[in-house]
Amino acid sequence: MAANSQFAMAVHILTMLAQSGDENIKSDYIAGSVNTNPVVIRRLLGQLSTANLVTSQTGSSGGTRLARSAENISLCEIYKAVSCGEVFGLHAKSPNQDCPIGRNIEAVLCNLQKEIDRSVGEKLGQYTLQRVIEMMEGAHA
Amino acid sequence: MAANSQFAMAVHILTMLAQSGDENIKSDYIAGSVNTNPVVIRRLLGQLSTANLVTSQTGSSGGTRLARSAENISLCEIYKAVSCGEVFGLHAKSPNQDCPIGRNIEAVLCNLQKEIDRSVGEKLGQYTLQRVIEMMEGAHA
DNA sequence: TTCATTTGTATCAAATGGTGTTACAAATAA
DNA sequence: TTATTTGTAACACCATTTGATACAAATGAA
Repeated sequence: MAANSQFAMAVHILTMLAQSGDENIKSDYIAGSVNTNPVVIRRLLGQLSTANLVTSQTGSSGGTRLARSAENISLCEIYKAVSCGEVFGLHAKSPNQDCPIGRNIEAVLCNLQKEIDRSVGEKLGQYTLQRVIEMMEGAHA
Repeated sequence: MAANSQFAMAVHILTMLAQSGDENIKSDYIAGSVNTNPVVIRRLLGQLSTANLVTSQTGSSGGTRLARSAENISLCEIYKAVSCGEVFGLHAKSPNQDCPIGRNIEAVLCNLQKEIDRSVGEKLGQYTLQRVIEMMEGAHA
C-alpha cells in the first residue's frame, strides 16, 4: 500500500508545539526538525487548524501554537485530521451486479470497514499527545 | 491516503472459491464477477497462493480452488497476504537527529504503529471467510 | 507610512503505486 | 498435437504524495 507519512509528521509537529508552550513556532523551524520543506509543514498545519488543534498567525512574530493543552488532544483526533481514515479500500469499480456475490459483497465489506476503522479510532483515542511526549522522554531523551 | 482495493477483491475472490467447493475456477470467470481484468485476478491469486490460501493448476480444466476450508481462513490471513499491513506510515525521510524530538519521535511512532497494526490483525482475525459468507447470505442474497 | 516577516495557497515537477491491458512461455488435459 | 489456462513480463494511464518556487495577504515594528 505504501502508507503516507502525514500522521507521523503531524504527531511530530504537535509534539514540538506542545513543548513550546505559548510561543508562536514558525513553519521554517518545524521543517528543520521534520527534515522537509516549510510548505509541507504549512499544509499539514492547515489541516490541523481545520480540526481545531492549532491556531496560526501571519506576520512577523507570527507562527503556530496548540489550540488546546497536550492532555486534551488525542491521537485519534490527529489521525482523523490528516488521514482518510480507512484501513482498507472497497472495490474500485463496482462488482458485477448480475452475480449474487458481486451484488452482496460490497455491503458486507463496507460494514467490516466501518468496524475496523472504529476500532483503530478507539485504540488511538486511548493516547493523548501528552502521553506521546512522556513516552519520548521515558525512552531516554 | 486512498487505500487500494486489493483486500476487498481478495475477499471477493475467496468467497467465490469457497462457494464452488472442489471445482477449479478460472481467473476469467472471477474477473467477470469482480469486474476487472483476469490478470489483475491472477496477480492477487499469486499472493493468496504464496500465503497458502489457494492452489492453482495450469492447463485446460485448470484454475484455482481454496487450499483450506472457509472455516479455516481468517480475514487476518487474507489481509496480511495482500496488504503491506501498516495503518499509517512513518517518516518518509529521517527527521533531524540534532533535534531531541527528531531524534526520539521515530521509535515512539514505530511502537505505536506496531500496536495499532496488531490490534487490526486481531480484529480481522475474529472473522473467518465462512462468517463473511454467512453475513452475505444473511443480508439477503 | 513603510518595510520585513510569516502564513496561506496556487502551481508545478518528480517519484511512487495501483490498475488495466497485451503478449507470451510453460504446464496441462484431451 | 492441440486447445486451454496459469504465471509473469512489459507497458501505459492515472491518482497521490512529496518537494519546490512564487506570491498575495496579514501582521508587527521602525
